Amino acid sequence: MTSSKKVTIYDIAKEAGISASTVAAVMNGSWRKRRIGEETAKAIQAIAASRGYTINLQARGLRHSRSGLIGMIVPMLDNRFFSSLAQAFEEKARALGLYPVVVSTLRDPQNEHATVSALISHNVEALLLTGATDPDGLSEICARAGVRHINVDLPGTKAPSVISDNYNGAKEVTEVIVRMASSRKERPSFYFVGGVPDHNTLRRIDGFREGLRGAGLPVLDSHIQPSGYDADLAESTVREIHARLGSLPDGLFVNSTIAFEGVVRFLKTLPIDEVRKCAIGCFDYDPFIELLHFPVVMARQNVKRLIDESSRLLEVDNDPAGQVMLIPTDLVVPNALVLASPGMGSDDPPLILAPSKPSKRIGRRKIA
Amino acid sequence: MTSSKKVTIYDIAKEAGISASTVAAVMNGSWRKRRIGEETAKAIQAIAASRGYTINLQARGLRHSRSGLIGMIVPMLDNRFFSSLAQAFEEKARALGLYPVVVSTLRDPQNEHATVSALISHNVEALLLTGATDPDGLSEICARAGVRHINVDLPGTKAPSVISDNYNGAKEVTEVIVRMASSRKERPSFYFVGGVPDHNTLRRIDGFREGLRGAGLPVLDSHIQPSGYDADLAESTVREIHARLGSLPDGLFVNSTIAFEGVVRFLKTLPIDEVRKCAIGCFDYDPFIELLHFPVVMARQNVKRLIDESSRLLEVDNDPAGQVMLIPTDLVVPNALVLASPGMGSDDPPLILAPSKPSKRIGRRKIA
DNA sequence: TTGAAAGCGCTAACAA
DNA sequence: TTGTTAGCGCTTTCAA
Repeated sequence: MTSSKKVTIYDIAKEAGISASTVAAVMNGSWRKRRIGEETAKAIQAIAASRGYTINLQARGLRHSRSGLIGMIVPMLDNRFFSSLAQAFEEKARALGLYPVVVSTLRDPQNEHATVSALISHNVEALLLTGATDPDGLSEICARAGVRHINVDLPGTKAPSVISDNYNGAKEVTEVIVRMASSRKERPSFYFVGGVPDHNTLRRIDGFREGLRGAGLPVLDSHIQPSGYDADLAESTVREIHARLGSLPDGLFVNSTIAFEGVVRFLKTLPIDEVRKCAIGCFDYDPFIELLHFPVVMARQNVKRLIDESSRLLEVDNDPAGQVMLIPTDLVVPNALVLASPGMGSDDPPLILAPSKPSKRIGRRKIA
Repeated sequence: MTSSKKVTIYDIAKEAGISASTVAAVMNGSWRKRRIGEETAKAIQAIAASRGYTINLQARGLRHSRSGLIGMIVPMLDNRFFSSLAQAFEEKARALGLYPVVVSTLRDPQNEHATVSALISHNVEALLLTGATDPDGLSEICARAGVRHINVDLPGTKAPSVISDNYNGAKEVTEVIVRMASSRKERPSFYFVGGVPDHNTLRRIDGFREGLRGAGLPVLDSHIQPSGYDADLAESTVREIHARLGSLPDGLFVNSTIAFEGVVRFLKTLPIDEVRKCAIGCFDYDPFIELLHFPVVMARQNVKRLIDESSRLLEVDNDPAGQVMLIPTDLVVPNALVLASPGMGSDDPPLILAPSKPSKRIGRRKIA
């Protein structure tokens, strides 16, 4: 509206016939304690409002050597888990009086480095490194710049890490699907599908194995197929398993909702009765998965606590680098199963599923 | 590692026994054309690397009066549509050589104002205002600061707007569900559920009405219930409709995936055969909705084009403010229906659904 | 109660 | 080929 150039304190000072430092004090709220006259302040505020003044935070940041920004990198934004993390991060940042900047890196190490450097160049005051493929490399960069940072979701060794308890989450899911399958068959066999063999997937595989072992079931390496975080790959993996066995396995552990999407695409091609004979679990949560026509047991990550603990660790100074904090997941068991217990799954669940009360969420144990 | 204080060009200049401006030229890549010696440059780069120098973009931005930032506000991040927009925006921003800053406002007008002001204070070079509740108020703020901006998803009158073609998207979905329902019943009756009566929902209602009218069906105001963007409300709305009618309506148009979640929760309490007698459509898309055990027709918003066109409009100068650009949606029709045509839905779809080829996506018409 | 002045780190003439 | 210098807009002593 006014000029295209931005209004500065000098413009206002000139118009008010007063010095720039006085204007500055009024504009940043420090004028009371600088004992600037009530009317002077009012006048300046009026001019500022009429000219549409906005403070230049780059200048202020330069002067202060602090930006008021807090950064977060995530592999991608268009993902239920990471976007929830981002949302929780934003709210936390604001509560801390900081301005959140969230950027995605597409799981590309180069991109991660460039993004972290860029964020540091913008003088962020702290950094959350989420799902980084090279957390320690990034820690290096941050350390040189003296920037506080926390690894989230995937751990590193050079900074504190806050991650989900993948092991126990996977174990719990496995235990439930084992019970489901065991009620149908003497020695059921299970498959693990999806994910890349990073830290999280490896821990989940460990949990899966332990869940089977605890039930006295054998664990076959050939049944563990981390075919990637990709729906198409998961789909063809399950299709192949089905082709090989001539039917679905007795139980299936799907590692991530994105892989689950592919799995469901294949399952839809099968008669519903066959699908319901397979006990299915999924690491991570999607509300629509609860609403499918067959029951799925899920381990839901606790996004809010991941962020809360990260922010807490940012505050404290004296954390031994490399500390890993595990946040328990919530076990989500479909109503159909809850209602059918005890003796879970002793019958095929009814085609008319349970009333629409929310699914049961169990498991709160803190393993830190 | 080194000191906690950040390394500046002066530190490097001192260590190299050379002037700061030379260091600056080397650090920002302009040294070739400033004809700085190859070995000088090499030496400086070596020192910079060893000391972990990172350029201070606040200082550079202050000097240039430009920040290299581009901002976007969204109602929330943890939403499939908005997070996809954010992801597409990021990629576009980088392609433009700008650094993306995405912030959520939780559909709160105050928050929107504060956030836009904050972004302007950080000297963003352009702004995408997504789903703003008060686009024109925000335009005002931007205009005063001389900041280019575009309304996305919800239109305003003081800046160009790029939004989905809600009217035609809704009309197309309605037409398909009308055909489905008409094959079962002479004069089917339809309900519209979910959303708040903002511009988008109103246009979708118009499209819904037109879809019915085109088939010679009556349009009853009492059948249109924009019960909010909330799963629980949508659930109880549909439950009430069901209770009142003693059955599901012949067709149901659900306005948003979040409302759809609530609707499915209720539908799960019904026998599958009853659900399959209801022709169901949904504005907007979720991959898991495609995978439910009953067919759903969806209008999928074209996130990429929304962003592409927004960025294009940011470039050009001479756009009459208030121009609204409509981006067509893609009609997503489940395979079960595609395979059953012609005479869509003439029989109840088979319980074993179609093979896992991706659903058909039709509708590309550009209505600008 | 207010003003003058130095400087945050970087850039870009202009000098040398 | 390199150095000097004057700011970008703001904050903050110190002086008036």
